[in-house]
Amino acid sequence: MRYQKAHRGRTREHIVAQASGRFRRDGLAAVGVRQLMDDAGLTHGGFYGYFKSRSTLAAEAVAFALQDSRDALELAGANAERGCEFAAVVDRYLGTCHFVMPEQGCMAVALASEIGRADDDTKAAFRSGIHAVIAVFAKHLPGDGPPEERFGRAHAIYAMLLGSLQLALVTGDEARRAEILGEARRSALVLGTAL
Amino acid sequence: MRYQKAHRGRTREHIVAQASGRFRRDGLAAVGVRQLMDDAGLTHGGFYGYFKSRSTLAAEAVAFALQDSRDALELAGANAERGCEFAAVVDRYLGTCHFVMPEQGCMAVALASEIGRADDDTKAAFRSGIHAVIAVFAKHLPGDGPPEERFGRAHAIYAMLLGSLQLALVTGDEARRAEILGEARRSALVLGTAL
DNA sequence: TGTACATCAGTGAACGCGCGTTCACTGATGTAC
DNA sequence: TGTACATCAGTGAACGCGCGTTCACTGATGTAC
Repeated sequence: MRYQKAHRGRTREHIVAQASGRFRRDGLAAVGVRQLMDDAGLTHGGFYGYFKSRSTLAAEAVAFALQDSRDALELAGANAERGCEFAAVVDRYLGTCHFVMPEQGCMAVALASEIGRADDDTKAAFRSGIHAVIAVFAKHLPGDGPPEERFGRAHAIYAMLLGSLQLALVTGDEARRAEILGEARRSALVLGTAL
Repeated sequence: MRYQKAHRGRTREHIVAQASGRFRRDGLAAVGVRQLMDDAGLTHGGFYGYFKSRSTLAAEAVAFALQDSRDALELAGANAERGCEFAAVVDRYLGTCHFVMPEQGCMAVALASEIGRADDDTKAAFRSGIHAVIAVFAKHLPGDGPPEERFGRAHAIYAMLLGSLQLALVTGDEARRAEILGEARRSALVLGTAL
């Protein structure tokens, strides 16, 4: 072994991590292989030594980003005071600064409408990633209905936060954004407790 | 006048209408000028006789599509039985077949995440179009709070329907889609009456 | 009514450019002696 | 410890292609006589 055993693996993961940020910032369609490799500090030619195609990386980057979001929400729920877990998860989600650092925001906010037109692998990665994200909301939902019912309600709440963030992103006005997110938070709590 | 006075105007509107469908089907970034003109039954060269640039058309197509959605929702509200207006608007929105005919669906569902990265004119067209759409929801919202409060709540409800449709679009499974839309409907009514 | 003409909506070749992908290569690295 | 070597992570030129845009043109049309 000329290079340390982990070298290739680390480089690959680095490319995926950087790509997950770049895709969140600029969208799936608008980013080229050259840019992606540039972000990772490499040249474009090496790309196909790591990935079968551009869309293979896209699928992995989507999975990576959603795993990241899930972990952050899980942590927020675990660190919250007893009884405030659900609100803490909602606040963590809405508090992630999608406006100034979209590359650290939620992949779904950045790509939801594009994913529906992506290839099957990317769609599958998105579906399973988003399922895990919504499961965190469901887990902390107050009330004692059956799990399916809780997941369904969590799904609607998550959809609302997602849609609100997307609509807020289109607005340049800071105050208007705060209003949108405030109403999203209030409505999430209404839906969470009206189960 | 060699051509009838209205000829140019009608052709232009036809291009915009076709484009609004194509963008909803394939996204903003993925459609080229050749495709857009082909859809209108013309060749690409004529494009710049009608529009300053591709993105000028994009902005107009966004405005056109949202106006269309607004009119459809307005109609659904007007035709509903007394007391059922809000539910009728929600059902009209969720009932538009985004799955088999995305080109007739809501522009926001198809493009929400892409719009945030579009140029200012397109964003502005989207903002004002979506404001008019949400206003229809707000108008029919039960309860008697002040207008701002009703608009805020309508915004959250609309965001939920939007997000739910986007998430449903990623799922290939028909039954799962029905579940998602069912829960979205239920949650919309909860939010509508809990004002 | 028939013909010559001016208009201009629409055509399609061409431009420079960046895309995804391939491939022959380079040169830093760890190994063997 | 020093040198010659094999490996392979990473490089960058090149490919065919479709993009947005420009522009010289064509030919169907309504008008003028």
